[in-house]
Amino acid sequence: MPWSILELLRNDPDKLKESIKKRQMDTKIIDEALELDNKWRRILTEINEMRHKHNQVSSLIAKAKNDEKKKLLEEAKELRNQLENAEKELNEIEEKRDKMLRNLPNIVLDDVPIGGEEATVPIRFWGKAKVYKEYLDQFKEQTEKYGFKPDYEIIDYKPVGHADILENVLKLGDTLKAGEVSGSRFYYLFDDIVWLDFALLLYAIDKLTSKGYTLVLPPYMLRYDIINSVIDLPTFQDAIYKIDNEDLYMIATAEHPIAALYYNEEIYDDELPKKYVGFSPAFRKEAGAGNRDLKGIFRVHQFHKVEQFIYSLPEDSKKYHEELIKNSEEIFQGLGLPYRVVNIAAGDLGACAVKKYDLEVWMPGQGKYREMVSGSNCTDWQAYRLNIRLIRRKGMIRDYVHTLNSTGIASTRAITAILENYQEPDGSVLIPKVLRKYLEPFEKAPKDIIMPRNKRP
RNA sequence: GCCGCGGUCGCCCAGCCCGGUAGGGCGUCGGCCUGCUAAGCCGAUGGGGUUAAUCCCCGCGCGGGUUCAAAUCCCGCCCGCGGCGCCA
Repeated sequence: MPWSILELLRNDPDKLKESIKKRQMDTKIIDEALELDNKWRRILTEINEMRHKHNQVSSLIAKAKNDEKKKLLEEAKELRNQLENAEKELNEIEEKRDKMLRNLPNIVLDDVPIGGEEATVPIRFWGKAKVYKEYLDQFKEQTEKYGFKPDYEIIDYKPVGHADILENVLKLGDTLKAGEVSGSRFYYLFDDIVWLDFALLLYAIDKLTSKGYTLVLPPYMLRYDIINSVIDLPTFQDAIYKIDNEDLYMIATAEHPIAALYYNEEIYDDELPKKYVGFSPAFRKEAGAGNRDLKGIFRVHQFHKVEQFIYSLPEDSKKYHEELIKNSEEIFQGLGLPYRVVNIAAGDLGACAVKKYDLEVWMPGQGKYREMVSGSNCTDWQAYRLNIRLIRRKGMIRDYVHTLNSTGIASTRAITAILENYQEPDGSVLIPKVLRKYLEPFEKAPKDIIMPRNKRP
């Protein structure tokens, strides 16, 4: 059964190298990988011959008698001794080889921009951005520079940043107390903001389930072998919390447990695609983030997330990657938040992805587009590691499925976007109309507007 | 957490006590046959290496051990079922 990366490594290593170069990684890992794989194959062949001999002798022993038996026993023992050493070597190389294979990043699709973070390009814009007059230049830097002319309106007051409005104007969040009891990047949220959190999640769940996605509430912790199969090492180190004294790790998104839903299983081609919308909390260490976004709830250790996930036929994964980002866009269009979609540059791609779209919402308080959604096509990278096979009925051909994911809503981030985009000059915050349906049933939930502390009864 | 039973090819099960090439049924795929029905017959249906054909190795929840040889015996772990305890 072919894993695309191994196949490329053996048949067209130069192509694999090109891909590695695009990721701004050293191509010598390919040479090393190739050498290791060749060595493994060579030794395996030798050992198989020795095993064969040993098996032959061994099977004769059962029928042999007396002297003949004694002789064969000696012979078998001798072969066994030789094998022991050879197998030791094989095991070492095999372990190295498997580790090496698992560390290889996915290839990069041709339409991914080449370069580092700066090479990431917007591919489309939507909505009318509210641009504070002094941010006009930087708005143009993020739009017209790339040849786009999205709609905008100039506002002449400076919107309060999401952190300030949450904590000081609305007074509906407390990151100081949370910092005291849990540490930085934790938060308490109260009343209207909590309702908003739930409404956003329900809205995304409603939208995606009506498109036929299966709703799933997955486990929030996974074993090491599983979570390690779904993410790359840097992600693991930067994001994942471990439960002490247990082989359990907190998920950073529902993508992880949903990808594991078919761990070690076979899926027939006529069952695909399988589409899921998962809800879960997301736990993230943010170890690599340094001091970035320390204020407020933009970058936190814990938030709620609705996630889209698709298992698809290999030939369909590109199509479904587009579908996923379109779904995310529909969600943000419904919320009336102006955004752009960017095609992430190769140097910034995670090892699992062949291509990644981010959806970034314009933040009037910061004068920047900020990431709200991230959607990756992982092709067979996760499926190979999780051993999720595809069986094509015609001819009973075996292959690996492709997996794809994209954010639906990440609660805290969407809240920051609403706080800045729906802010009125008096500090109140309007609620996107599309959420009303999910607030209506609750007596105490806000319906149209969240009032600042000093105007609340 | 404790006691008992169990985990074998996509699914169900045999083999385990008594160590010697992993078998049946169902499903699926392909072929054959038949003027007849969800029929019958034959074959294929885990992973890997290798060749001109082929052949070989590995695989019985996971990891060790004993042995020339382990699904089978021994040890540890994981999961499931039943019972007891505890508890939202």
